[in-house]
Amino acid sequence: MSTEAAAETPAFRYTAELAGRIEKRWQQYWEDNGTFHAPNPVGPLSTGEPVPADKLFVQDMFPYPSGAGLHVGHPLGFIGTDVFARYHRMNGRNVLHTMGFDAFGLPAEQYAVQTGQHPRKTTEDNMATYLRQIRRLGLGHDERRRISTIDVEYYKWTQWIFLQIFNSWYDADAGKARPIAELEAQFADGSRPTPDGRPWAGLTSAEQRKVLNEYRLAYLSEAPVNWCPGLGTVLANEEVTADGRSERGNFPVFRRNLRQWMMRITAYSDRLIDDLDRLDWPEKVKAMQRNWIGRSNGARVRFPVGDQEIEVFTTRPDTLFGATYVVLAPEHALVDVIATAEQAADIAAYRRAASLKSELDRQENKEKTGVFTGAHATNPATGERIPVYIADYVLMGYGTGAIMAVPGQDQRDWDFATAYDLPVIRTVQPSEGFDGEAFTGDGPAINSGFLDGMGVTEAKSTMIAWLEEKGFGQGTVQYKLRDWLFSRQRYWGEPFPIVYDEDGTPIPLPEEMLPVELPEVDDYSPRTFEPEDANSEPSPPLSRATDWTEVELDLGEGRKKYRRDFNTMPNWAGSCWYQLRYVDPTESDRFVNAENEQYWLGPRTAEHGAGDPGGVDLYIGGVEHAVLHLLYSRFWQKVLFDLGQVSGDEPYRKLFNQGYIQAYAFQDARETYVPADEVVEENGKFFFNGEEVKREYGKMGKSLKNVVTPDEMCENYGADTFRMYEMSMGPMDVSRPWATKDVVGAQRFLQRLWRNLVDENTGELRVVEDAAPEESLRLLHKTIAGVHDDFVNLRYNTAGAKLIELNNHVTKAYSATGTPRVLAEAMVLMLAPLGPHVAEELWAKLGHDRSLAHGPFPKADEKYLVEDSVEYPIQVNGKVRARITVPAAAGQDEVKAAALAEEKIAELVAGGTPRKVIVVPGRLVNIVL
RNA sequence: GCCCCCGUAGCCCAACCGGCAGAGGCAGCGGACUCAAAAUCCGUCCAGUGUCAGUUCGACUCUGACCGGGGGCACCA
Repeated sequence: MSTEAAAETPAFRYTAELAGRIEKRWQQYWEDNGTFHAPNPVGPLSTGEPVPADKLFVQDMFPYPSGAGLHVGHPLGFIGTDVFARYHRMNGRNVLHTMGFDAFGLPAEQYAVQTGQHPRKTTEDNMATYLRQIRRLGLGHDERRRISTIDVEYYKWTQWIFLQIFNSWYDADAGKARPIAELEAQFADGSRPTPDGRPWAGLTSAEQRKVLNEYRLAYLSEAPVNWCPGLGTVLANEEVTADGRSERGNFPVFRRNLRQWMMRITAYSDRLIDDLDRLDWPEKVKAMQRNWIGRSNGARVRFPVGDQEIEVFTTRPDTLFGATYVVLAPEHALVDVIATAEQAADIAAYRRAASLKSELDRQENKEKTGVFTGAHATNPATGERIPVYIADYVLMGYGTGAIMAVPGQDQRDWDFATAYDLPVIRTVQPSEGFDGEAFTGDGPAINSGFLDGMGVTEAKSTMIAWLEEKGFGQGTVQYKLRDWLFSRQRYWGEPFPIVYDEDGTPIPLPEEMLPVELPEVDDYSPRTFEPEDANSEPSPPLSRATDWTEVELDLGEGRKKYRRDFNTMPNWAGSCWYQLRYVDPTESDRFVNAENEQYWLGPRTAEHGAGDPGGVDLYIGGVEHAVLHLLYSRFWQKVLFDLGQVSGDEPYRKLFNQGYIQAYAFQDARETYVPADEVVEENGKFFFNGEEVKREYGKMGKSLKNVVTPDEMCENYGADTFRMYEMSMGPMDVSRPWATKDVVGAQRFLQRLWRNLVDENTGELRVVEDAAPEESLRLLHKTIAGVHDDFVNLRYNTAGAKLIELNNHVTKAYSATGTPRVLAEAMVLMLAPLGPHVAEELWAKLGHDRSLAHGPFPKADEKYLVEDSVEYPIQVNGKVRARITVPAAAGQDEVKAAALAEEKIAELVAGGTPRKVIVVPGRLVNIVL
């Protein structure tokens, strides 16, 4: 661009450069005036004045401040929440919207390992970059409420919540968590017997501790865990992929017995499932949680084996008469007890082979294998002796680790029975023409004694009643959900507020000893191993900080030596409760002040109905957290609720999953990615430097050479244009491809709107005080009504389209004369949630000396929404043949008469009588001949 | 293999409870301005809704089957 050409651009045209100046100025104004400060009812963030009853808490999923910075996909949700927040703020609600950082985590630690730079330094640098980038977008955050999980003041309370959980047990009778002291009281007064029957007072304090530890919601377990040598840490089930690898880094994961912290999330299985019904969440996410918790109803049945018993779990107790053998998981404890000597060698070999198989092998190879134990069990229904096998298609970790095999009704059992030549007895009559193997459908029971003729449902309940009466078993509910593995062998996480005495008994630190700060160390890395080295032992970095791990404390027994916990909490801990801290980030006596918590997060039955669980009013984020974060967070909230610490039992009332912005990437002949912005399209083919390249569609990423950053968009178009474009690409929940060339459409719109209000050459206002004609007012009020509806329902794309439509009308009607003020002001206000900076600028130019952030927002006037006449299309046999205009007040008969009187229609009907005439009021007329 | 979501113009997307397929944007085309080009402005072309059936006076919308794309689960008894 030559300097001459630049000089021709009118001085007051809304260019990227002018937009940039306006944006910086308003960002400064908002900051200086605390425009987005949301007052709390009480405490340091209250103004002393009463707060409006009408509040709104909008939250984005906690970002992790990665070193790569943002690409244009990241802010989609952030802008979405901002538009929503701004719209509601303008409509008079007290809106809490802020953003902090989920700042503990692996990348900073890995970077620290490579460079020796402290993870805190890396993380803080990244946060600074991140804040600069989001500030440039004009997000209306209450900056006083920014928090970061690595702040000592924050993780002090994360540790405090851990102690709350540790100091609780789940009272199944009451259906809720209670303080462990209440359990201790029950033991002490004898209302609950101790495990071995001795009086409580007769136990040593170490023994008492051991007993209580069995009940705690946070407990140490020696159970098999997911050990990932490649990462040097253990992982939660949720962090392991279906093919037995780590979600992060894709390393193999092995089952190992290790002493680790667990959270008793399984105690909440039913509530976590049932309360989903009270949440305004996408069905998809609810389904994923239900599936993950995996509740199934069935029965436990005991099969006698000599003087022993094998207990199995089945969802099909109705098929008991068809159980022709029993299978134990290879690891099952009874195997050694019941197996005969002759089989011992085969069993040992099979078990060895099974233990060497990775999860992946087990899944890939679905051929059924197993070994006979030599033992026989008795089928309690038939009294028959049936063989007992071990086989690795039965998993130790689910149910009782043992099954009754009913090959007639279960395909897996059928496969095994076929391979080992075991008998098959059908107990459900297959449907007519069934030619499959196992029949899993419904049908009348056969070969089943007293069940014969019953359908599956009736047979199930009848069998359960019979089992319970005879003492062979009982109905039960089984879950897939397991307890949450809660420790990691990492440096960059929250230390546990726990020390161990000389016996290795965990002892909680008292509240006044919090926070337990992370020590400085020389080496941030856990020892990692060959990814395949299943026998390696975790060696956390904190174990080497000996002057920290070994402490002398007075915990009520005088000064004694204790050892700290070497582990840190998983990344999820900090994000389990951050909505509570956003509410009261500066409260120092409590994790959140109760009154503030109730105001922002408490249930509001008047507004949301009787079952309202409370929680954040709108929570936006990606669907990738459907099971991990969202399940953990709900669990913590419920524990805190049970303990009376918070007023609502769900953290997020309404959840919305935004779609992803995706992008095209291009590979040349050597499958190397080439810079996407230098690829040109010709006749549907793509070329880079004249060479044809292959196009693929997917993520945006550095290695794919297709990253577009919000910074360059703001630089080239301005933040308002960028926001406008992102919001108009489609509905919030749909993924779509990024197209930089389309951004100019949003820019043109803002430019036109600006030009309708401001003289591009002089900068003077081009607004007239004349009244607007009725036609314009009708369109205006229709737009206002539509835009309200769109903003409330997160349909920003259609809200934007309506504003463009109105602006196009204004351009056409008033570009010669100047825009009537009533139109100009309404347009600016309606634009404000989407393009806040330019709207503020225009609002000020229109003579207002206060920011429009708190309104007003235009209200639609009903009288312009009702039309006095309506145009009806007239269909004949479903095809539009003519149009008539009738008064809006016309009744159906009048419309019908007018339609039949219409010239073309009269011709088509031609004297005959229509079979039927359908008049849809306000819509159309259809004449059926 | 099972479950869920989505297929509308060259592209991104509208169409509310079954009622005129098009609101908006990009690209294209024509024009205005310009010595010319860019920018800007004005105008305009373009699909019958993935396919096949069904229900209906009427289907993008409801039902069934199939095709294509995306996601979740996957030896959970």
